[in-house]
Amino acid sequence: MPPRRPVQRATINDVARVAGVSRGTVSRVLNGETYVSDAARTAVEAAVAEVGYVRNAAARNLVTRQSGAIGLIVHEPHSLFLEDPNIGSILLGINAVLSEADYQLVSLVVDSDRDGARVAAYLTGGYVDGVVIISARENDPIGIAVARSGLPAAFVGHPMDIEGVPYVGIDNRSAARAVTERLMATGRQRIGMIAAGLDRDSGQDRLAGFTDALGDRFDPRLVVEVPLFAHSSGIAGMRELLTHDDRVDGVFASSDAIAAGALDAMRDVGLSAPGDIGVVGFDDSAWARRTQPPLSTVHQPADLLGRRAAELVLAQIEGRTVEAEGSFLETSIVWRDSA
Amino acid sequence: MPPRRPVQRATINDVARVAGVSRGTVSRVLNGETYVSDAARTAVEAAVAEVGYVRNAAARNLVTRQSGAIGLIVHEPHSLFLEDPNIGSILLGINAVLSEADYQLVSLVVDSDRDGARVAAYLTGGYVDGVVIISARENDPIGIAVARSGLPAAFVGHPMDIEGVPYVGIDNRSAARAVTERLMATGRQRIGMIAAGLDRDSGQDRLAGFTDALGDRFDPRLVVEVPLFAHSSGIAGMRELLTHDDRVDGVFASSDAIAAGALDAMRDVGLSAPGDIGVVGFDDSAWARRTQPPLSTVHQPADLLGRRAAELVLAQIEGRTVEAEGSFLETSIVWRDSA
DNA sequence: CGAGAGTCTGGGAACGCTCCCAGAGTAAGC
DNA sequence: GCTTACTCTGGGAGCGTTCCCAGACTCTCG
Repeated sequence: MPPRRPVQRATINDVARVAGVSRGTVSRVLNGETYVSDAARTAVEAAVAEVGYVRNAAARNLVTRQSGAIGLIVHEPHSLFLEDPNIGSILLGINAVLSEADYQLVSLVVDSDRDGARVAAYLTGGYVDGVVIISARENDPIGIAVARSGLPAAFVGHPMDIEGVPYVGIDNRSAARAVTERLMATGRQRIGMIAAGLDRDSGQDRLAGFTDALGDRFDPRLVVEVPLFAHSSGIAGMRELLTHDDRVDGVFASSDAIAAGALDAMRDVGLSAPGDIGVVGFDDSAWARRTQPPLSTVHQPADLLGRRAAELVLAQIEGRTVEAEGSFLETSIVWRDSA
Repeated sequence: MPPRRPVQRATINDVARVAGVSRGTVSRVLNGETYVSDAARTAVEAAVAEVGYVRNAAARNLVTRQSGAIGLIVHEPHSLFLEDPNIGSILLGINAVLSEADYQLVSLVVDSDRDGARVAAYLTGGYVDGVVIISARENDPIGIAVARSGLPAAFVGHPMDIEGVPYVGIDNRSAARAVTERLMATGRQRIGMIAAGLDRDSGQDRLAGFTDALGDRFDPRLVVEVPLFAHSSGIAGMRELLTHDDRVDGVFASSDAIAAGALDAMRDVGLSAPGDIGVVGFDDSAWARRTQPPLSTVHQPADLLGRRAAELVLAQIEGRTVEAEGSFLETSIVWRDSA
């Protein structure tokens, strides 16, 4: 079949000619300004419909210096993007707020350095009026580029090496401490952790909270570091933990997916939760309700995280002062059956 | 903290002044044209670095009538977007091809009618040079708007009511028939189906393939229709199926998530697969490997679907003729333990 | 009736870029 | 030497909008 090519579009001048008014009047109607007679308005609206006029975004953006779009940077390796349950909820939260304010959300997935340069150019090139960045890690070149650009921005989570950009997050450290303490309260003696994402704040803080809770009972040999917040990492992590110490009776996993993997690895060697080992996760994602037994975990308001981040960006665009640089939303522990 | 506002950006004229050349020469350097002296090129590059110049996208798009971006329409209700394992893979496939060709992918999530109008305006407003649409259903206003616009486009899947736009898909009908036949070959006598997505081609075709395979053994009472390709739908669907006929010994689910839900519903009433009931799914998603027992299912090349769709769009932009309107990629059956 | 305020319109200028033409300079070939 | 071809540069025109100013018209009120 022949290639599809966009048809020649009508311009504001075409509309003006058909409506029998001037370019200025058409523009006023299009932008809903006052001081337009009913007759002119009606004529313009009819002409717009007749010629199938759609405003040219580039021309408009050029003069208004706005694009009406907000970017969302998702900077994750493939597998994580597919597995992370929070990303979808955050995205929907952002979308809800922006939709309300008549902004368009454009998500930019970065999964290689090559993409990084392209995305940075996209951001500073005026395609977007602001940006939300999720899951930035240390030394993230895009995060740094955005921070420098002065572009209205907000982080979900708090990259430790970037200042001057507002963020929303959860208090990972307190939440991790609380969930570990409840694990201790159930009488567990040898509690291990399968820790992921140590290249970013969330991962580090969860480990720190775990360490806090155990105090002098903390044994670094019972912390297994895994690369991803993923099911496969959970399987590998649990196996490794059991080889280090087969008397482990409690495990805090950095995410529900990891916890689910840990549960599967346990089943393979004839162990079960909560009888042999108490297992807790983090996220309260869809995983948590589907494991056998269902996971005790930390609930985080992912949707709200997205909403708040979007609001922070809009506030900046509108020139409003943002109260504080960072804020943390409440988490809660969901106690199910796995511990 | 005070709002972040983009700093006043340098223009091509600033660069020209600093480099001591004309606007035209700067433009030539920026666009990598020939006929530029080494001296001029060096001076311009130095000036670009000095003033921190970034090309203004709007101005460029206005004159070139191109944006260098391709849109991806994801038109799904919330829950589906989060659960559908294929969307992520398709997205990554598209991104890989576009990244190679130096195009930027912008994903537009549509989850309400309000969004629909905004997205349609975005698409025809010149923000994107082409668009990939996944999961369009019947009477999808965005699909129709795109088809009309003449914008280079491609569908993943084949909306039945839209013509003239190329698409890539899989042969859902044949795959469904094949997987049902193998279910029959294992000796199952009363085979039911939990069918989702009957408002789109994929869902309809899977049901048709199921019907094909059973021939005159087809019993409409053993088909349960559920709203979503989701785990929760699987639970509800299986319960309903068992109330219709408790001697069912085989089930074809429209997706792995549904199959996983069905398995969970079976366990609740003391039934297991493959002993009591053979269960097969569709997608070969991450679900399939994590259920107990692992799912027999249809593997579909989601990543490749994305790549092909992206290639179709690029071909149109470059004015190349697209061989055929539609093409179908190969699927394969993965035989695991659930049937 | 005239002044002033309010309503409505047309069109010039500008946004920042690319395209393209005209022209200057240089090298090669007869 | 002159022609021809090639290399390189400057700057005018134009992309499709919005912004804004000047002016025409209408109404109200003293």
